[in-house]
Amino acid sequence: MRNTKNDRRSQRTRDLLRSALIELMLEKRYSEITVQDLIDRANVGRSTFYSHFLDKDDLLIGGFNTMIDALSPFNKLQPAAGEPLEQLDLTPLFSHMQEHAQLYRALLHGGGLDLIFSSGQSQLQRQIEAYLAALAPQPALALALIASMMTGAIFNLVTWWLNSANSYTPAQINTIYKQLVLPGVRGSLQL
Amino acid sequence: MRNTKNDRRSQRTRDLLRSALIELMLEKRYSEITVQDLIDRANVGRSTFYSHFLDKDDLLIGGFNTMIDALSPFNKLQPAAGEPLEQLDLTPLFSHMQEHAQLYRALLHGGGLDLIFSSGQSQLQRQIEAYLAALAPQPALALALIASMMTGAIFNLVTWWLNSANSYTPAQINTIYKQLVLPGVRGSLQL
DNA sequence: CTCGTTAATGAACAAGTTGTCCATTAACGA
DNA sequence: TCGTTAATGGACAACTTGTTCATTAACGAG
Repeated sequence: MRNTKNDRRSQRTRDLLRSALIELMLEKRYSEITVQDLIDRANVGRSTFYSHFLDKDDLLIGGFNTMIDALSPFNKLQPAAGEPLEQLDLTPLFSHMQEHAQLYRALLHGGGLDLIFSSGQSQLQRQIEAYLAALAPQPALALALIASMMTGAIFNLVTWWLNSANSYTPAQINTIYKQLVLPGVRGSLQL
Repeated sequence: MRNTKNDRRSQRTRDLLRSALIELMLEKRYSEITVQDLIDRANVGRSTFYSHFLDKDDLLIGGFNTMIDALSPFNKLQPAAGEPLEQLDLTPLFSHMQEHAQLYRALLHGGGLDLIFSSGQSQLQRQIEAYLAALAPQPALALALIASMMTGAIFNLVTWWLNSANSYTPAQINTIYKQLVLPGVRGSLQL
């Protein structure tokens, strides 16, 4: 049995195309990048591109999903019973983003976030909502709303972090996040 | 002296194209909409489109800037000296968004937010940052960061609001926003 | 190392899109 | 009323997209 995905040639092609996309997104907006640009930059045949990906969006989403998957240990987010809200630790998430800062920076610079919002952010949002549900029996506001706000704050915090001098560690970003967001959340959860 | 912009024909064409864009954004993603779609829907000649707008993005941004301009009374956001943080009132902003819910819903549904982020959000963010600067002599965190977080929260709150049953009034949304966001902000401003 | 399998290639393709140009027509408003 | 100005539509070259196919070359199981 031959494993298609493990073929060195396939991996090489995929890597070349993903790198090309990141490179190009640092140079111009995602919407302005054409398949032609990608295959030129990756030095890959046109038909090769289409045998790996459906289109440009598929390449972007696929590359991002790879990252998301790498984040699966983050599923340990769920709190123990009676655990205080302060226990929330997003450090693994921020560490992951720091490791792949190049990709996230490209996303922030080149746009293409609309596509990610539908997969990435909503997934994170669901996890946070589940976390809150486990803690709060009687929330004063809809959990979906609070989770949405918390996710948005993560997103904007990371934007600021990656665009600034980047001198903060993931643990520090985690502290800042909690300092800025948790007081309001605690009140709304009526803990 | 003839005023080009006031010519009924020009206004009619612009209105038709803007409406067509909103309609189409409720049907499919912004990136999938072509100039051809727009002029078909608006029933307008191809060359007419290009005599009014540079391209598709120009139409989107232009339409949005019109909204932003309508928001200029919001510039009274600046606080009086010594005014407490609780005085912050974003009700006019939320009212405006409710009035133009159709446009904002189209934006949320169809994507195209990347383009707006660069003009709309950054403007709001600057106003909030100036507001904070007038209040906080010794902030514990960079004001840009706090303002970014606050803007992101507004954005996500509105997303939730416009997608939900929409039963809340702008004043209620303003209250929810303050309840959720201000506690963390107050701590970080060291008031 | 061998050899059957499988990916990459590149060229060609129709169909669609983009932005521009221009002569003609018709609506506007001073 | 009449000169000005916007809309029209057709035509245009340049480019993009996604597909097909015969050919070449890299791969890896045995």
